[in-house]
Amino acid sequence: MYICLMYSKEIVKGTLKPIVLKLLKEHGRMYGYEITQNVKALTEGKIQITEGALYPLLHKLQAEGVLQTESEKMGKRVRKYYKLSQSGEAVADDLISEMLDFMQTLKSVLNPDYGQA
Amino acid sequence: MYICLMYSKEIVKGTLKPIVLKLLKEHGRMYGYEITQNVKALTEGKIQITEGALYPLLHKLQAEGVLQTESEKMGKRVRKYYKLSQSGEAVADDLISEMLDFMQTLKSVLNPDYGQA
DNA sequence: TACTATACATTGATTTCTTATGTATATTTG
DNA sequence: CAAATATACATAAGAAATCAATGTATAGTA
Repeated sequence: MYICLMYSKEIVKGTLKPIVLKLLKEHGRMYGYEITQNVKALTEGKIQITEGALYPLLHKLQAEGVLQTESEKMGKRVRKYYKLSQSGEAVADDLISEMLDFMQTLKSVLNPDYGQA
Repeated sequence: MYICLMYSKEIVKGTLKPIVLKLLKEHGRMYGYEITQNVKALTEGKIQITEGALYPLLHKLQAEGVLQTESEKMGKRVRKYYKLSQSGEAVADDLISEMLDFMQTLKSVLNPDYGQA
């Protein structure tokens, strides 16, 4: 089995959105930093989300109406929670399903012997 | 199960390189158009490679020494075959392994119940 | 004759992400 | 207690991958 500490950027590219939507679907609501830490823990450090990728995505999804935000004061800091909107739930379900389906197809291309077992 | 005729671009993004290297590894040598048709057939039309994505990638991989080319005259046309170089074989093996490993990880994030079964 | 398939290629625009930077508070450690 | 690390937000310049459109040319089919 292939071993690596962290996947190369080119491999991870394009998967940030489904990952974020899945986490929000599971957790109800999360803040940015929490998302980065959660993905890192879930994947044993193999996937590490950078802030420069995450925040623009969260803002974009919010602008599109997929996500809603709630700001809460934690002491002197303001923490910004994100959660799926009602329409966002459907967007998340669709994207996650499509991604899982696609991975099955891709697996069958990259590994024909076991892909459709 | 999720059904679709063709995956959205954002889903397929980032997977072209491993797909192309895998096909070349399997077939020995292929020309551009052959690659597009092969992927389409293999995936029942769900993944369709565009020429604007494929040719720049092939040229880049050739420039990097991953691929070698052989041009052959077919009647009046010149057909350009691509195949893995010796060092390209290792590049292909590594990338394909990493991609398969990554997909296992991603699956476990998107579908925790069945991902590590 | 016109349309579709084969087969190469480029180019401008878009999207996504990286790397670097900036600000500020909170906690831990030497 | 000072320094370093962790928490937590954010932006901005640039790189990279890809798309959509376009271009050229031959071959086959309706």
